[in-house]
Amino acid sequence: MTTPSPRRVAAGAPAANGTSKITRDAVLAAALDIIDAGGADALSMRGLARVLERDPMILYRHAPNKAALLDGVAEIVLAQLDVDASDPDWAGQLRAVARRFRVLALAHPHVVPLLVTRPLSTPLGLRPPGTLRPLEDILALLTRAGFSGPDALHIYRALFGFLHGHVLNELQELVENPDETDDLLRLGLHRLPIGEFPLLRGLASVLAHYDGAAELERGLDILLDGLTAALTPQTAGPVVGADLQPG
Amino acid sequence: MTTPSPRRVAAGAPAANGTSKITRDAVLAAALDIIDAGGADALSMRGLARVLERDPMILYRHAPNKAALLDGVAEIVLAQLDVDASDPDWAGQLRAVARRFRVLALAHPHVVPLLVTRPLSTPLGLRPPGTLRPLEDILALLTRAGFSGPDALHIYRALFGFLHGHVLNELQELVENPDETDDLLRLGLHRLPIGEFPLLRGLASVLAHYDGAAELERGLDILLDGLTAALTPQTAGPVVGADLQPG
DNA sequence: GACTAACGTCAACAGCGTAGACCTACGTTA
DNA sequence: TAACGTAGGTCTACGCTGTTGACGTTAGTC
Repeated sequence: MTTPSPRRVAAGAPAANGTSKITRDAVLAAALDIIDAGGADALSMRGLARVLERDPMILYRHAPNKAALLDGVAEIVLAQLDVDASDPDWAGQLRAVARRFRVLALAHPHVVPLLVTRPLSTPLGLRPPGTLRPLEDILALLTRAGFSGPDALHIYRALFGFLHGHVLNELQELVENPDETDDLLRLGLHRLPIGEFPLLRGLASVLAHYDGAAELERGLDILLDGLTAALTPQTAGPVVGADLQPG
Repeated sequence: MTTPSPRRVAAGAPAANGTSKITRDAVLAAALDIIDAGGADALSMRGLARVLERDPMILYRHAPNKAALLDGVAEIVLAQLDVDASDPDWAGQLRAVARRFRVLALAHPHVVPLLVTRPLSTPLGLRPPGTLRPLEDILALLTRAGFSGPDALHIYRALFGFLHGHVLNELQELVENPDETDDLLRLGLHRLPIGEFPLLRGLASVLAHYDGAAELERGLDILLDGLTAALTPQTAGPVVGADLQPG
């Protein structure tokens, strides 16, 4: 079919490729764009290469396979989550982190499935370091605040478990037909068997007016109150050890 | 599997297919087996057909496409989650539902990504009804307990947000090398840059001994306490109002 | 007997991830 | 200067994927 083009590619002519070298970051950034636009399913190695104007196989110089590339996309997004480990108000800082996480998730909704799902396939130590950075930083924040290692870990887990759950909730609120004014129709709820889901149908308007930010704050109130009630920092001086005394 | 009605296969040779008709449930059950064994990536239409000993194209008589099939798998798993809407102790029932959900998730870990992720692609009204059953039932439970519709919805969201987050947390606890006795090595944590993740490395043994059931209970304590403190049912005797006759 | 609807089959298409071989350019060392 | 190792880039090819559309077969209803 396609005649094999002569392989001369003279001196300066960049052939099919656009310019010069390409970095891992450039690859991941392009991959992120594709996923932002069309979801993870829309990402193919060949399509990505097309965007980069490169041969598909260069990608394998920057990632061992497609899965690693997806991990990388999750990494560069999560790496944008800043944690101020030196904040003396640990609860306030966690709240701030939570808000930032939500904003990040809303900015990249199609990445959220990767964020919550990729870690299931990879043991902790093999994850991209960028993914672990927030964890380490939050452990630092909490141990500085006087919590023991295990308690700090518990708090981290509680927070991110809640955060993942919340963000998944919030992103579910999609609308079938945004132009429709009637809430029942907007959500497609009219398709449900009428007799079987009376309560759900009755809540159409409530479902249609979900306030994610408020919901997040309410959840954080409960969570942080509950955590402070259950666990108290040792309130000793600045804890440096990081050694764990499981007790 | 046993098919009750003989369905007259006689005369013509059954060609490549094994026996007689095939049902949507059989298709989904086989798909679930494949996913349980190898994750969602292991499911291909052709592979599924091979297991069923049928032509790949029959699958399209039972589902419009592969995505719908994945939705169906999520549905048959979630449909196993029973909710007793008539339980007078709403908090106790929610706790029981939470425990059952956890057990279900641990029984089908590879389905969890589908459970938390598929709804992001589908507006409420278009989801398989089996997926919405627990929601409707919990709304029934809570309105019977005296909560308003919006409050009931809020509680449902808080519970399932927490549940999804918890289960994702728990399933992350995988181990790189199960035979290794040293916790650091088991989790692959030794690969982390030594200077950058001191706290995380120090918590290796705590990470290696995660007790999911206990963690769930602790979270439920906080959540249910917080919810009861923030919201109170109208306490107007046994509430019947929200019964199955909507106007 | 005619018609309809569902069920089953087949071949084909366009696209996929990636192994393997190869070529080129460059920094280092002999 | 020559030789070499290495990284980047390119090309081909393999086996697989989801899905279309056309075609045949069967069962049930008028």
